[in-house]
Amino acid sequence: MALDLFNTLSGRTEEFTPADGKTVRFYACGPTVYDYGHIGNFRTFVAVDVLRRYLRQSGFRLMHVMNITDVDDKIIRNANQRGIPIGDYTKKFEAAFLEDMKSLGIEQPEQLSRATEHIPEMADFIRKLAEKGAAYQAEDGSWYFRIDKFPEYGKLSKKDFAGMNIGGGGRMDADEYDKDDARDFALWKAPKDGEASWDTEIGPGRPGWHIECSTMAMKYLGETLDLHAGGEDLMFPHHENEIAQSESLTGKIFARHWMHVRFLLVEGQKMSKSLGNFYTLRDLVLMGHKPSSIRLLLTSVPYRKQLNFTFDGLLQAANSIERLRNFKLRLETGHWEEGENPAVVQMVSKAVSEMRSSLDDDLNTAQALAAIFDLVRDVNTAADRGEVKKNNIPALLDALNRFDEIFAVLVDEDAAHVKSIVDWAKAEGMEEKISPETLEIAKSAALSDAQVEVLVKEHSEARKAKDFKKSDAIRDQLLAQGVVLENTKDGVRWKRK
RNA sequence: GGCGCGGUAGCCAAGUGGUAAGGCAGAGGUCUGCAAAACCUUUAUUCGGCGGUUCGAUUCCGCCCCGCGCCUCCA
Repeated sequence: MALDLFNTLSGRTEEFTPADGKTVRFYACGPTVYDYGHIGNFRTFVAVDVLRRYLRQSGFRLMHVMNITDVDDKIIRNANQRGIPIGDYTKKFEAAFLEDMKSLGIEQPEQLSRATEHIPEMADFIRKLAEKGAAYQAEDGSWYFRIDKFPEYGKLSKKDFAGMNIGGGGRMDADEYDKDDARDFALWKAPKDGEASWDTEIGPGRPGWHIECSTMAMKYLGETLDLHAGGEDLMFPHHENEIAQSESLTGKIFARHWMHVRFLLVEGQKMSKSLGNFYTLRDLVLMGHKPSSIRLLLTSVPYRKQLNFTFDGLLQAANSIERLRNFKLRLETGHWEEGENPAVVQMVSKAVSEMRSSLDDDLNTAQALAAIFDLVRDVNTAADRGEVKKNNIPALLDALNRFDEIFAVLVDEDAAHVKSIVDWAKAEGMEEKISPETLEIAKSAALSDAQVEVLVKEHSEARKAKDFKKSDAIRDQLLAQGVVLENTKDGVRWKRK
């Protein structure tokens, strides 16, 4: 079995393997750190996270590079408004972004690379392009890429530019009036008053948008990447331009495989500030939603399908996670008879192989999820009949672990993450935005697992001694701190609210 | 206008030329010192509409209706 992935470049689903058979060298377009990340951003990053997690589970090593775009028009504008250097401005949002990634269980790539830390490399890249005749400098000092020199332009987004007069309608940027061809794009922007600028071998100024990705991707991954990923909007012009400049420079294929994640809808409509359905991760957490619910909702629809992100869906995801976590708790805390039931062994291997074959099919996360829920139901039924035995448990937990290596929602770290967002909101003077539900979730962050375990043990002992007054008191005390204690026929167990 | 995607039960959704996964909600039941919870069962004669191909279509083709995306440095 192998991973079949849709490749935007070929327009087909193809078996994906790294060129060297061992290490997947890939690049994913990261955030422009001018504001807090919104759920649309995170759909893409979660999708890439699922890919990287699955590749690793499939035995590959990973070399994953993600850029942090820390210089662009919006950043310059916003930093200027505040009268601070762009570095001071972006630092805050970069940190917030990385924290949000952690909340959502998105692993950090092996290499994060900031645009502003690769200025000389970019200048060098542009100089070499100029030497090959693929770049030229305009009168104001800006550099442009000469599309004319790259006949394959449009091969990724399947656009045919022959005879087209792009920008002929008069929509050309005012400050790009001296391009030779309307399709040519900026590699380097000449300095302007009040804008960050660097002195380089090709003159002063700042990088255009596309050059950073080509430069940094090649620096860390070599001239040909195994895969390049990003949101669907980046296909054109961003990725098309990356291909043009990179392949013009090296004469080699820039990326063998391209993956694009589809945009999501919010309550059935495109997310936009004007529609009032624009949400950052932090907005949702402050409204009382757990990061794990958000992650599950984001992964529950395959990455190439439009995902309708709704509040009802968020509730549904939260309940689904409850079911999965309860199942795991049942396995961990239940009393099981000695022995091993081959029927259960069978269920486990079926679930794991179905999960994997679903993911092999262009990362069909919806189907993979179904395989796990089938296991949950079948094993619960068997357990109710006393047909799950002690020696079945390790394999069951291992299967759940395999599942969670990809989906990352079973280990409950919501309280701590929500707590830190609550703290952030307070520090930003946004107390009134914190919902009571959010505070409820954050509460239990004050108690460590070990602290809870001690109280749970006391409760159980009191209960065994039929000292219900004491046991109930402990249960109430825990509840007040955001921990739910339950006595079931399989034993006592607890979880965070 | 060009290119592309989708319309499946109350909601979210997978899928296939051979008769509809999974989740949530709802309904019924089991268990329980109390509390809470958990678990099980059940829920589409039907896959936007109309034609066509076929022994057979939700799945293929045509037309229509509806929603959405890209073509503007928005993931």
